[in-house]
Amino acid sequence: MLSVQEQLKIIRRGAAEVIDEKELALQLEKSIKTGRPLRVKAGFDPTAPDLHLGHTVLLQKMKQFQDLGHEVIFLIGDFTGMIGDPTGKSETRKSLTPEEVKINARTYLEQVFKILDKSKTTVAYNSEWMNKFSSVDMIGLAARYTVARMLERDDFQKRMAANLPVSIHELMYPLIQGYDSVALKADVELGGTDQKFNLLVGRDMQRSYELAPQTVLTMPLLEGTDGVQKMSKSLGNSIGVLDDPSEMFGKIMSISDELMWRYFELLSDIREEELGSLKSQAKSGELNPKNIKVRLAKEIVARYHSEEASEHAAQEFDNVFKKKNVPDNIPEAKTWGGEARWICKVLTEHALTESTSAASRLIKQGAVTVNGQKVSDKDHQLEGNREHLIKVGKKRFLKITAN
RNA sequence: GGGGAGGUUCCCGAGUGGCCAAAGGGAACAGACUGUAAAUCUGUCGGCUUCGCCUUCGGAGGUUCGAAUCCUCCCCUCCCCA
Repeated sequence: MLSVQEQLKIIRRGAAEVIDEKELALQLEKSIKTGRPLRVKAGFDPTAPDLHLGHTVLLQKMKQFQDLGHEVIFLIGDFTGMIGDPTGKSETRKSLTPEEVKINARTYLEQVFKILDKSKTTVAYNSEWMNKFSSVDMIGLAARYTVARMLERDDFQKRMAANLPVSIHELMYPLIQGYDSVALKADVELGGTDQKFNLLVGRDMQRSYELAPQTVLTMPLLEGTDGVQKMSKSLGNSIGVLDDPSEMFGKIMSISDELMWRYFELLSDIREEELGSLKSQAKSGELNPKNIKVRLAKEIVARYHSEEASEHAAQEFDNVFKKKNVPDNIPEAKTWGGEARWICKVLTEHALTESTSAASRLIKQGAVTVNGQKVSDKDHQLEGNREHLIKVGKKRFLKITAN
């Protein structure tokens, strides 16, 4: 086992905040002395069935704890998921049904073990203890915190200031999350910076139940591809761990030059000195930012797929967007028969466009080509029983095969 | 329980009888440019074989030649008072 200082260095890396670092050092010291690993908890709402790079920031930190020999508890908030975490939301979340929660949790776990070591991970569900909670228990829990303290919370403040609704059940969320730490006797809890309030309630709850308060470690939130809001599937700015290599590569290439550095810091394994040198080379114009971004994209794609897949995605990207060629794998459809058909209808049927109206607009904008020829007439007819290679915009393709 | 404000197209948000498929911004998409699906500029942004027609402004009715706009009831949210 590594020394306290060595462990602290690893734990601190990339973290936004550690509350409290001195306590953590004492915990580590005790752990080394007794040989008992720390119980490290991180909770996840089973709301997003698809894991994205934003989640991996936290998961990688959990992996580091595992590698240090500590016990990592992956807590699935199947009970709290039915409430919906009010964190960072400007409106009440809609509650999930038990069935939805169950399906989401399963897909979640499958993906998590791409990062975490399955054999070293304890998986827990908070319904295990929460379903046994009686109404009396619940009231007892609620009695341990005050309305004023709960309303200090930024999200609630903002919503109330904006005259938006805050439901009473949302006030229960932090209490229950805090109680999870009591039930699990957590020594450390990890979460995003947006979780700080909830994590701190955990400390209060543990004290209230006469347990030693957990150490709280927060990780920065990764911005989505828009560079503004945090990565989230529902905002449509996420890069999924399960995205196929080309898509993942392309999405990373689409982030702004500025955001690229943030991704390097939070996602890449690059050494700090090297990152510094890349930055200065970009600034001096020695290196083209595009090529630096390619490097980032390659690294990340390789992590979730393979070196070969990553290399191939990079080539494909150049091929399609630089040389404007057709990618390798494009959707194919069979021709429909002999008669000629209206192109807008065909595009819509094959989901290249949302509607015939949209299709005819795109044609007007010069975005549609058939066999390399730009289509300029929105009433254009496609001949039947012939092969057509249709391109809409830069990235939508369809090959219609002849019989 | 009493009083007041509000619910508009993916989101925010104008619009208070026809000039409204509905301003403006954001997102998205397209074109140009480029170093990329960065940045920037320009354009598009309900549907329909489409110079016309159809469906939208919380829900259901009603008034009117004509309603997002007026009336009635209902649902939902917020604020103040109790």
